[in-house]
Amino acid sequence: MAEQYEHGDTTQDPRVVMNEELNGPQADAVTHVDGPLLIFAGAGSGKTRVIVYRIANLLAGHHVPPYRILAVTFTNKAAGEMKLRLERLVGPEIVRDLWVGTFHSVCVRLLRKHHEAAGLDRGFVIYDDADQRAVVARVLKELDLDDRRYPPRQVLSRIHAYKQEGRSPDDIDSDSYFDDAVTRCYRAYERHLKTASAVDFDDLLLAVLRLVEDPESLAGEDLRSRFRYVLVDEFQDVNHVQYRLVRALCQKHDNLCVVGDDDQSIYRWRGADVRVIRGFRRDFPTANVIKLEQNYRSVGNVVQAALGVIRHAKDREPKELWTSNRPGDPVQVVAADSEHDEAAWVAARIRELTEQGVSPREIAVFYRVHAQSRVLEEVLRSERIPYQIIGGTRFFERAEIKNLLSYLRVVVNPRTDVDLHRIINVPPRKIGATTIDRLIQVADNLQVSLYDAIQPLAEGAIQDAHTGNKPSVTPQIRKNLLAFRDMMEKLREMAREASPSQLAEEILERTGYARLLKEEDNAEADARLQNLHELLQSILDYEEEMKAAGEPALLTGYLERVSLTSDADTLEDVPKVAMMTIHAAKGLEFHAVFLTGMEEDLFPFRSMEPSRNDDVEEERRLAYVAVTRAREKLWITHASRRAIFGQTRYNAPSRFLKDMPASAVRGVLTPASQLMARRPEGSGGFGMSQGAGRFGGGRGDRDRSAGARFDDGPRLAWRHPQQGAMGSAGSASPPAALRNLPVRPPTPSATAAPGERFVEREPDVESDGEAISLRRGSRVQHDRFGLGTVNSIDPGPDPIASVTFSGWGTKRIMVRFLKPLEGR
DNA sequence: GCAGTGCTCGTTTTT
DNA sequence: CGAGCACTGC
Repeated sequence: MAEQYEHGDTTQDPRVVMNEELNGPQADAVTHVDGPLLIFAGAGSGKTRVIVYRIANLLAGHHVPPYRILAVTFTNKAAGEMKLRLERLVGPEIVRDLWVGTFHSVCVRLLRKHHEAAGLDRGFVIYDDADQRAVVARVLKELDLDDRRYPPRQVLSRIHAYKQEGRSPDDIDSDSYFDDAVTRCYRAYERHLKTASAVDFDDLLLAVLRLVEDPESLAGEDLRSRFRYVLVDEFQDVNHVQYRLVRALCQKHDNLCVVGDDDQSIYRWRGADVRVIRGFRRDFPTANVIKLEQNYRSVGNVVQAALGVIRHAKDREPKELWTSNRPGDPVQVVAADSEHDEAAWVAARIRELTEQGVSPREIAVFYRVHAQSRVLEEVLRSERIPYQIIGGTRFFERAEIKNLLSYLRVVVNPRTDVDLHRIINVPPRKIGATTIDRLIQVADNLQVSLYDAIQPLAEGAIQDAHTGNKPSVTPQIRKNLLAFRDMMEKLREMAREASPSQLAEEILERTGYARLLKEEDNAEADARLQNLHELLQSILDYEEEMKAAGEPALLTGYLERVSLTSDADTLEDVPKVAMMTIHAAKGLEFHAVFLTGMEEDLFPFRSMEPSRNDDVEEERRLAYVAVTRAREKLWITHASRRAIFGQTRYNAPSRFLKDMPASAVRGVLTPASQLMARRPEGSGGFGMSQGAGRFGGGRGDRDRSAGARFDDGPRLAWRHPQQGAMGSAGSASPPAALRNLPVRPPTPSATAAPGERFVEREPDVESDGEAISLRRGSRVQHDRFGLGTVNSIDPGPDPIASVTFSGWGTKRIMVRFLKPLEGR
């Protein structure tokens, strides 16, 4: 093999750059060449730089040909960024020959070479989530399964899970009726995809995996010897199939470098398995392990807050993030009254920042769930603060876009049933549900695609297998069906000559879809037309790009790209405040970050159904990810009352706040929250006068922070406005809105004795004016054991605290036997 | 065949 | 609260 590769005049020797810019572990990672390498890359530790330099080192220092190097990422964005930085380092000509891409795009590319060996049609289409659901819906009907008992979403997610584990329907031992039904669905689902010449995202990887793991296959042999160095980014996010794939791809040399951070593993719910990165050393006993622990991104206080949160995580690879950056401002923990109050506070701070000259693009607002964004949006809009929402409904998921794409896909591959189903009556051409049902019946009987069932149905030649009835159709309908098919045939013919964009325009014209929208003439139709124009433009862009690359602009190529990229609305480089979920924030960083909704039951999130046992550990890591996005300034807000999902909830501040070191954090009350706290009838017992609390003062900011301990939140939170104002004496019943919450209200007995109660995140609704807060770190007195410090509190009707007494050790004591001391 | 109404049920998301 | 969906009535 000719493994020497001449670069011509590559810019400068990367090694020169490296020595100046890399710290010790980074340099080790970069200069490592052969054998397995595991890199734990802490947040903000210069991971991308290491990856990029490492590749540059292989190229320049060891003359590895670029087409021998594979670097896989999870998102297009990560791949794009990697390419960009590589281009700057080694030049675009070389990067063009590197294999840098997502798991899926790399696999599609490999499948293009080996589609025959993989048993795939040349024009195969990729079914997205909606398409897959449609298949499941059809399968349920076919198997005569009740879609209330078997919600398509659930069934699909089970199928998905199986596929991500690499299990086929035959590998499943269904021990319940439900599982059995799911398995039958799975089998039928696979069959349908096959008849439709379609694959789902999992199939892309599975198909390659099957080839590469097949010792007999020639294609597999090609794949096994194709790459000499394999690198995987965000390795904590891989699932089993992905892991098997990369292992198989480098089984000949074990030159596998994986980079990840188990602390940032937040995608377990979609198949990622942290155990893979944790078990890497077991699978590759000779692996070098390097830890990148120096954080270059954030100021000290932010790092400390993040560390506080993640230190309490179970099962983590031991590592200690540190920074030599200055401490910066303390992280501010803001107690708001409601989500509106919270939003107003955020808007006010954003205004301050921008007035100080901070660019809006350097500011981000995070939330746990999209539902939180609406209120924030409303306030930002009314304050005329420019913002952009990242994520949410995606461009390619809009109906009109999907419709046009479905036309294009049917042109490429008429057997794609889901697409045919979507467009056969759009715009309306009098082919209604009944007719489509008949069409499906015929297709199922003949085991052919819907498209191929049109002719038999129109001819009325096929007897329904079960009833003996002719699923025939009226002459009118027959005409409609055939007209549709003829039109599609004409389009297919045209596709042989025309460019993708010409074809798309022809579709809009010929189908009357464009006219339909023009005639509707309302804002919504206008927006749809606009979107379609955008799609046309994106096709033109694609054609342009391919022309520049000297390759033919194929419709299949465009469709494939559309299927594998969704970032039509990722972070634009415009001066706008970015709003996104924390998941979407992973990998990003901002000068200033607002982390909103930091409340129990929202973050950590708790599902209404206990069936879905939530993973607090993953939520903790999510919190860690959120905090580590901030470079300079971080505000964390929580509201004592929040209307979300159609009901008002009264949530305590998040447990994660308690894990942040007091030295790095400062508590603050919003003005509205202060009002609530000062109201005589509502404040007396809130411990506001007890001096500086956990997040109070310390930095001489007087009144504002006095009593701003988030620990007070629960009581504020639990005080229903009306009830609080009345100073209810004995009723222990929480407000109606709270009854659904999985927290039990306290029994009166637990709170009877004045001055002996505590509240942590457990309610103490009726105890009114005299409640005194106990929390971790509180000093308490006990009749027998004397003075002690609270370690933790188990909430409940009769709360129990774990208290360490000097001379007695740690004891578990019912809180009502403890007397809190002034101060803390 | 289609529009309109009432119902349910809520994370997070890439490809 | 509001999206998405099933069902009903024309």
